[in-house]
Amino acid sequence: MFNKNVKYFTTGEFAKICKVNKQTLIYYDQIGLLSPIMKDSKDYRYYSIAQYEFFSVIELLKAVGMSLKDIQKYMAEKSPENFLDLMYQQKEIVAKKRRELEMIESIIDVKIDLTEEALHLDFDSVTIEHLPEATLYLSKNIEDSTEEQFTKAVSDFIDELDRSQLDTGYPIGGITRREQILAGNYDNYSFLYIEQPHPREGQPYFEAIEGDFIVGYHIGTSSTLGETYERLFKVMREKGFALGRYVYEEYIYDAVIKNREEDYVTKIMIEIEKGC
Amino acid sequence: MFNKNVKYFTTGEFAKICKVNKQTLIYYDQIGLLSPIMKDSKDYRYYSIAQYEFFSVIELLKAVGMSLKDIQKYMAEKSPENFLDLMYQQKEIVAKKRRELEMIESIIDVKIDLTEEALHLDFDSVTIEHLPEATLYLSKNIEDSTEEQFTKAVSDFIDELDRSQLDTGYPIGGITRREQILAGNYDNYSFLYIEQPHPREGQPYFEAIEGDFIVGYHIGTSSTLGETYERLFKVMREKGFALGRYVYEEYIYDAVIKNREEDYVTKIMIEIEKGC
DNA sequence: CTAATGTATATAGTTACTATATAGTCAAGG
DNA sequence: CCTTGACTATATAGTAACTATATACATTAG
Repeated sequence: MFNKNVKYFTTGEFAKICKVNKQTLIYYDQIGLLSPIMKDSKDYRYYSIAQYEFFSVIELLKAVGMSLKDIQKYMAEKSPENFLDLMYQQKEIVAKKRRELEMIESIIDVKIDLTEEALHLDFDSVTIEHLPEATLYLSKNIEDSTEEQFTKAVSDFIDELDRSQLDTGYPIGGITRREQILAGNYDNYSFLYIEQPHPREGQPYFEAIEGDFIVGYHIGTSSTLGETYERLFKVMREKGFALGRYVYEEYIYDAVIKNREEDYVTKIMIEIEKGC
Repeated sequence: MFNKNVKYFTTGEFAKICKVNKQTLIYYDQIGLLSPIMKDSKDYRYYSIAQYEFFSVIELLKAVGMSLKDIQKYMAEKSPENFLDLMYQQKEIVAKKRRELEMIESIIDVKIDLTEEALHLDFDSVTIEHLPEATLYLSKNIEDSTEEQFTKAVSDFIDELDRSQLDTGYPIGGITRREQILAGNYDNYSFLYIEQPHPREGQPYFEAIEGDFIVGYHIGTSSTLGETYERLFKVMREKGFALGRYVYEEYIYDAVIKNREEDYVTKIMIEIEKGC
């Protein structure tokens, strides 16, 4: 609708309309992506307002992540059919990106909730809590695995979280079986887990937990984990509870939030059997 | 939960877990963003599985658009409070990006619809159509404006579309008043417009149109626009219709889809008054 | 024991700008 | 007419975040 194509814009004026750096237009001219409609004897560039539409499509395609080269390639063989193809392709790509951002948004929300909660925690406290039903995604069984096997299992688990979009922002935790705990083996996990607040149908390896727990916190590296367990067991015995089937461990503060390993905080949830 | 921190990964192994190029890890080491937990006498790098958590937060922050420098700055002064602040900031940024992508998605949908429609059009046809109510966002009045003023108005209009997120993907059209058309001035627009399929409350300059139109198409530059108008007027007279208040023009194919100006297609909608 | 594969460093290339240095151009005021 | 300030141009270098390549040394599998 720009028949009044008479007035030309200098590079600076056109840059202002397009809201980009003047150098960017010169660069686009150099690579042949968008050249001014006219150059005068002094090599001054002159753009027409009609070229703005062209520019704004470049911006659109850039915004969906196309490289200038690919944009240029399309521009070289323009046709309604090619444009339509391009738009259908980009529609999918943009939808995928949007879904990724939505996932990131929910991960951020989880991180905020967890950190807010952590800030109000008393890490010296030992409490008895009834934990509501929660769905966990479990790794395969890793009890008594060699370092090699453990490492492999962890990296497989991480791969699976990636592949199946199961990274919810919750920390990765470890589940230890009652028998290992009784034997004093606090680092012989049976499973790794990650909480799934919105579990999806058809996924295997999900398990719903619910029950009574002694909840306490361990500050520092795993070398002193035994002392913390002793502290928790003492409370358990005092209250007359027996050790349940599993113990759950997860980081509250880790390398992401604390610089020194001695400041890491681990949450320990010991399943208990009341009054028996 | 990675107490079994015994097995170390070489750069290549760790790169596979992180799903990045080995060189990227070397680069992160060089800039001090993520250095291996250990280097041996041969300067071989060794990473622990615990460093993956660190890496994955870097990935998250990168995904929301943070620069490595800013990530590094945060990592230098880690604390629960700083982490929380960061997450709150990023939450907003990500939400904004998501909304931008949603806008792009709807623009792409509009472009697809318009192009699909255009592919099935017969540009030689002249039809009489009742156009349903549609909301248009109008520029300020630009009738009888100088080139200078016209240019300014166009760039103001574009600015406003940007600022108020009114770019719906529909083409920018021009509205010409009946009197100008009768005088043979086909390029003296009174307003520019852009269709708003989902108009928002509280925006000024919106106008709902609805009525009977003669719809035809002009192929080529504006220099031959007169001939096309004559063709349309002939049909109008034959059918015994009178020229209504306004004529609407918009591009069907422009520089975005066609290379040569002679292939551009303009849709012309002439408002008519039936049987009077 | 060799070949293949792995590691390291150093350096150059990539994309899409962005900044800077130098020189020429233009319009307004004195 | 001249100067001043704001513009234009080109050429070159810098930037971020990798990525690729060349060269040399190390490890491992057959």
